[in-house]
Amino acid sequence: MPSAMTSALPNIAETSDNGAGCGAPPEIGRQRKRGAELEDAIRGACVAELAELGYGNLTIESVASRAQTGKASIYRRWPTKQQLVMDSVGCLMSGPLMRLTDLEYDDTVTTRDAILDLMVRVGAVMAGAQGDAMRSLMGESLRDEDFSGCFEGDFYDPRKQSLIRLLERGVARGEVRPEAIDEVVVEMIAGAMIHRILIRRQNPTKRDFEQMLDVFIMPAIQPGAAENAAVADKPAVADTACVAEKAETHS
Amino acid sequence: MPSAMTSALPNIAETSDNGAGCGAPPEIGRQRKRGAELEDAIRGACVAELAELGYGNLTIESVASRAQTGKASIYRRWPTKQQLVMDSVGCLMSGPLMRLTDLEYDDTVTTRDAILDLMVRVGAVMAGAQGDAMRSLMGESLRDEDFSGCFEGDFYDPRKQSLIRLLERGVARGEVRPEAIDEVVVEMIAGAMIHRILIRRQNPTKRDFEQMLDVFIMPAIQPGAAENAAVADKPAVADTACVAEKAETHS
DNA sequence: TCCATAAGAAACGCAAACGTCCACTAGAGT
DNA sequence: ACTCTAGTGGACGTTTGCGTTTCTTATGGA
Repeated sequence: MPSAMTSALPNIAETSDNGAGCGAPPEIGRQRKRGAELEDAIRGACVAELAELGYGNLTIESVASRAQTGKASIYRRWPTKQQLVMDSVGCLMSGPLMRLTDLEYDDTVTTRDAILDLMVRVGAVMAGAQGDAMRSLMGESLRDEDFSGCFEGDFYDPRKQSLIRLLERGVARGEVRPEAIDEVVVEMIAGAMIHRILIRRQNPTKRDFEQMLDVFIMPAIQPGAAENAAVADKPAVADTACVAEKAETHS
Repeated sequence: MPSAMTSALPNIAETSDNGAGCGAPPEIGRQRKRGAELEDAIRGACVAELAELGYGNLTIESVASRAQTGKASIYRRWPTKQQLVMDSVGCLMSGPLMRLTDLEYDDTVTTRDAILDLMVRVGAVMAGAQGDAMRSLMGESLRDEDFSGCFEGDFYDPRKQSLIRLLERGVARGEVRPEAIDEVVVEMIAGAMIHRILIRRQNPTKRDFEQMLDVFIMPAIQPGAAENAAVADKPAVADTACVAEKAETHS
């Protein structure tokens, strides 16, 4: 399990984890779940309720009902709704999404194809109920430090590191210019995906990812793009004050 | 007011509307607001509560208290919380954000600078409390058709049209290749902004916008980018099925 | 088989918010 | 000044969900 996955481009179905919980399916023949099995069921129910109802409409009662358990069993383990939700979503991030940080590719795979593969895999996870659950927390994460820490530290940063690693690999292979090891590359890639999902409410196809990558990203990061390199040396315009600061000055 | 604003690059402070409501400030010396003045105060309070508390925690009582009015006055005009919120946010979109669709630039302004100006202006609005209010509806809009219609039709589409117009202008000036009149350009630009604000919880600076534009966007859309043009002709790979469909097949 | 305890169902008291109603008053118009 | 009515503050009955408690029972381990 901790061994890295080395591959050309593996069949994408292998990495699509369908269980909402973190563990085994329920035992057959028993009326009650206990211990870890119950916790898994509760977390799975929580994620499902999040996906369907959003954070604001999720209640401990609805989670308990869905998990076919009592509220007291939930309160015995998680003192607040927020902690239940954070733990449940944390299992997502340490489960199906975390596996996507372990991908490695053999020498036959170009950097472009490796980045594309990662995009497609992350997109597949985000397209499902698990992605719905995470999206439902987006508003909360803007107002609550615990949630926002979860989003940035547990979700964004590992994905960022994966992509940075691919860029570094690309530099070593001569496919990426060294200055392209920059967070803004990650943001351009992730941003378009997020935008498609959140604002357009569509799931990007692989063809979409290819277009984004081949039209905008690869030309910008590949070696020898003379115009691009010159851009980094552009002198700062005098009017470079932070826009938000200006807007708030006038509030 | 309906006249288009023709400008070089006007002072950005002019387009920063600080009032959360849609009309005049409250009259001095009166104990009670009536009519349109009261409605403006209610809408402003609603937007402020949205920004601070989010949709889920917003109550009619809290809006009434903040607007210094009674619940009955709110219910006389808006039958549900959702309708109050949609109306209040709708005033945002027909106010400060809608003005950003009317910008025109004289011949001295390059397409790059016009796009940059638009990005900076939209970014300034999104950086404030009004942006907070809209962001708080993001989760709801994924689950509710009325909200999502609001987001896409009233927020996204006008912004898209503005950018498409700038691209068309660029084509006429020979600064943009004709195939770049494509929604994905809008998505790349808007996506990076959204990502910075939502996931990173930072407000993009003008310098950020310049980098996104000059490193990724302009090189991809300007004429004569031979690699870029060739990309559009890339044959579809056999494995082009929609990723989300595959993921759900395995659910 | 026995025992300890976690789990489930139901009930409970409480708080908050909803949506409505009522009596009084401020404000606009004549 | 008078009249009409929109607006305000408070009260009201209801609903919902929270967090807790209690009693019974299923389950795992010895």
